[in-house]
Amino acid sequence: MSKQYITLKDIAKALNLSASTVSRAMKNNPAISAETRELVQNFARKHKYKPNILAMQLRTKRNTTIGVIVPEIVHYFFSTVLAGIQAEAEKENYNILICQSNEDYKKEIKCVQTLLDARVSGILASQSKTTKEYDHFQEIVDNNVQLVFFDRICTGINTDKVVVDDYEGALKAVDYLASTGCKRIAFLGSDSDLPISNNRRMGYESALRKHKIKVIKSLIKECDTRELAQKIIPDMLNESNTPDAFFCINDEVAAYCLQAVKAVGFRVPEDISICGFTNGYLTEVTEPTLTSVDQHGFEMGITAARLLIDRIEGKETKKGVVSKLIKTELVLRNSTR
Amino acid sequence: MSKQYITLKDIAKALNLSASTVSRAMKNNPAISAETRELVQNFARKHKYKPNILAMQLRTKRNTTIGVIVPEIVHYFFSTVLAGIQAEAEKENYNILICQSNEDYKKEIKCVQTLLDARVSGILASQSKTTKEYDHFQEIVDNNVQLVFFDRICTGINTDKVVVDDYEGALKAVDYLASTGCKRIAFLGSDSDLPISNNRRMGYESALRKHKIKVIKSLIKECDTRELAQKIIPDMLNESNTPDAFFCINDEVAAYCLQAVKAVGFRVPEDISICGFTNGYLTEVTEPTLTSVDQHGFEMGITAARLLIDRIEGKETKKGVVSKLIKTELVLRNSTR
DNA sequence: GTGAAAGCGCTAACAT
DNA sequence: ATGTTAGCGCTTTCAC
Repeated sequence: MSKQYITLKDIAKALNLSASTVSRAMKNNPAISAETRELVQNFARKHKYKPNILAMQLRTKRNTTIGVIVPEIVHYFFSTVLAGIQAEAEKENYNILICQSNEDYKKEIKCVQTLLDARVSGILASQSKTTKEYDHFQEIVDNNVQLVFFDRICTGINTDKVVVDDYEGALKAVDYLASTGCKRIAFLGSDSDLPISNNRRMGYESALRKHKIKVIKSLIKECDTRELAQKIIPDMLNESNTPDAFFCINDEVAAYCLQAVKAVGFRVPEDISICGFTNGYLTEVTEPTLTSVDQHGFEMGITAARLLIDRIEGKETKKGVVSKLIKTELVLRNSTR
Repeated sequence: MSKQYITLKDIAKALNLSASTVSRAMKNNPAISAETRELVQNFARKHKYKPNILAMQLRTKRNTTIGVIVPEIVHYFFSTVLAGIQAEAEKENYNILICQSNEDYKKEIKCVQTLLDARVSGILASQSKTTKEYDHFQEIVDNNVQLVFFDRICTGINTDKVVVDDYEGALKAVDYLASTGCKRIAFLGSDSDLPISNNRRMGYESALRKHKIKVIKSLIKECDTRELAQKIIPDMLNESNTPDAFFCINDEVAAYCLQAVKAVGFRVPEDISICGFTNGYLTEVTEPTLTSVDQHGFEMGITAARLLIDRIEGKETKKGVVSKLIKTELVLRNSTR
C-alpha cells in the first residue's frame, strides 16, 4: 500500500488541532465551529486526504463491502444481474467483491470462505447447479452475515430471496404458443431440483390445462445445454408425435433447437415454433430471430442489492423472510407464429 | 460486521498465552514450539477463528485486493477476461473489486476514486471509448498503486500493458479472405484513436498489400455498433463497387452485417464473406455460422492479473514498462469461403 | 468547541 | 520459546 496519503494526524499536526477535532470536522459534526470545519476540509481537499477505510471499518466494525457469488460471470443473464448489483451498490457507496463458483459445489464453498474472510457485511448468492448441501450457506447466516439469494435460490435455507417470476413467464409464453395454434408443445428444462426449472414447468402445465391440452411426458425433457440440445432434439423430431413448438429453458438451447429443427427440414415458425428464456444477445442474430422471455436481470440485480443493503443497515426490519418477484416479459420475434 | 468471530486475544486468554505467541503460532513461526503451535491451531480451528483481514492490512500496510475497471461487464469479451482475472487472483489469494465505466469518462474517474479509496494495491484497467484525458490514471501511478492496462490500453500513460495481438489477428483474417479470392474487402472499425482499431487496420492494410490489393478509402468505415451497422452497411451494398468481404471489429457488427447482406439478397459466403472478431457465443448461432478471430480473453485476464500481482509483490522487477501480447486465432466457420 | 485517552485486532521490535 | 510494548488510522467517550 502506498504511504503518501496523509492521515488525520498529519492534518491535525499541520493545523495545530487534535485528531478528534479533525475527524469531527471532516464528518460535519455540528459541535465543530464553521471556521474550523472549513479550515480542515480545505486543507484535506488540497492535500487529497483519503480516509483510510480499513482503519475506519476496524474501528466502527462496519464494513461497506458486499460479496456476490455467481455460477458464471460469462453468462449474459448473470453478467446483467452483476451490472445491476454494481449500479445499486455504487449508488450506496458499497463495494462489491465477486466470486464465481463455475457451477461447482466445492468451489462455491471456497467462495463463501473467501467472502467471510474478507469480512463482507452481506452476501448475494445464486446457487451452482451441483450444490445439494447447504452447510456453507448456513454458516453465512450463523455468522450474522446477511444473505440474499437471487435467481437460483437455495430452498434449504430460510433467508431473503429475489426470483424471476418463472411460473408466470412460462405461463405467458406457453399460453401464447397455444393461442397461435400449437398443440404439441415440448418443454426443454433443467434438473427438476432447481426451482427455476420446476416453476417454469408448473407454468407450462398450467398453460396447457388452460388450453385443454394434455400434458405428455415424452414432450418434457431435461435439456439445458448445447450438447444435450444437439443430442436430444433430433430424436424428438424423428418420433411420430413430432412437437409443433419448443419452450426452452434458455436462449442457447433455443438457438441450437432452431438449428436442429431447420436441419431436419422443418420451417420455423410455420411448422414449429420456438421460444427461449433470457432475451439476450443471441435472440437478435439467429434466423429467424428468437422469441424469448426477458428476465429483467438488471432489475433483479438492483432489487437484490437494495434488499441486502436494507438488511445490513437495518432498514428492512421485517422479521420473517422477504421474497421479491421480478416480472417477466414475453418478447415476440420471428421464431413463433 | 458480525462480532461472534473470536480474536487472537480471545485465544490468548483462553490458552493463557500472549497475543503475539498466538499470532506466531498461527503463522507457523519456527520460534514457536510444536506443542504450542498445535494447541493454538487446534483451538483456532475448533472455534472457527478467522483472522481479521482489516486489522492485518492496517497493521502491515499490505492489501490483497486488486481493482478492475472494465467498460461493460455484460460484453462477452470483458466477462471472459474477468473470469480469467478472477481465476488467477483467487489462486494467489487476492480479492477483486470490480467497477464498470459504462464507456463513460466521468464514470471512469469515479471508478478510479472508488478503488483508490478502497486502498487496493493494484488496478487492472481497460479504457472507456470516450476517455481522452488521463489525469485519473496518472493519479493511480502517482499514488504508487500498481497499474496494468489490458486490451483497451491508454497510450497516454507509461505503464505495463497486456494487449491482444490485433495487428496479427487482422492480418491473418484478411490474408485468409484474400487467399480465398476476395478482392474488395471492407474494414468496419472503431474510432481510429483506439489502438485496438488502429492496429487492426494496419494488419488489414498489410494483408492487402501482401496480396497486391489497393487500399480503398471508401471500403474503410467507422462502424462498431449494431446501430451503425444497420445504417452503414446497406449503403455500402448499394454502391457500384460492392465489397465482396467484410472484416468486422466485433462479432456483433459481423452478425448484423450478415443480416444486412442477406436482406439485400447476397449469398454468404458465395457472394460475400464475413469475418468477426472475439469468437463469442454469437458465432455459432447465426446462419451461416460466423468465422471470427478469437482473442483468448480468459488467457488475457490471467496474464494481466499475473503481471499486476508480480508487480505488487516485487517479483516483476523490470524497471521499464512491460508489454505482453496475447496471440489470436482465426476460427473458420461458414461465413467465409 | 476542542482535546486527551482508549481501543478496534493485529504485528513486530525488543526484551527476557 | 514466549511476553511486553507500541502503534497502524481511525472514532468515541469523557473531560474541560
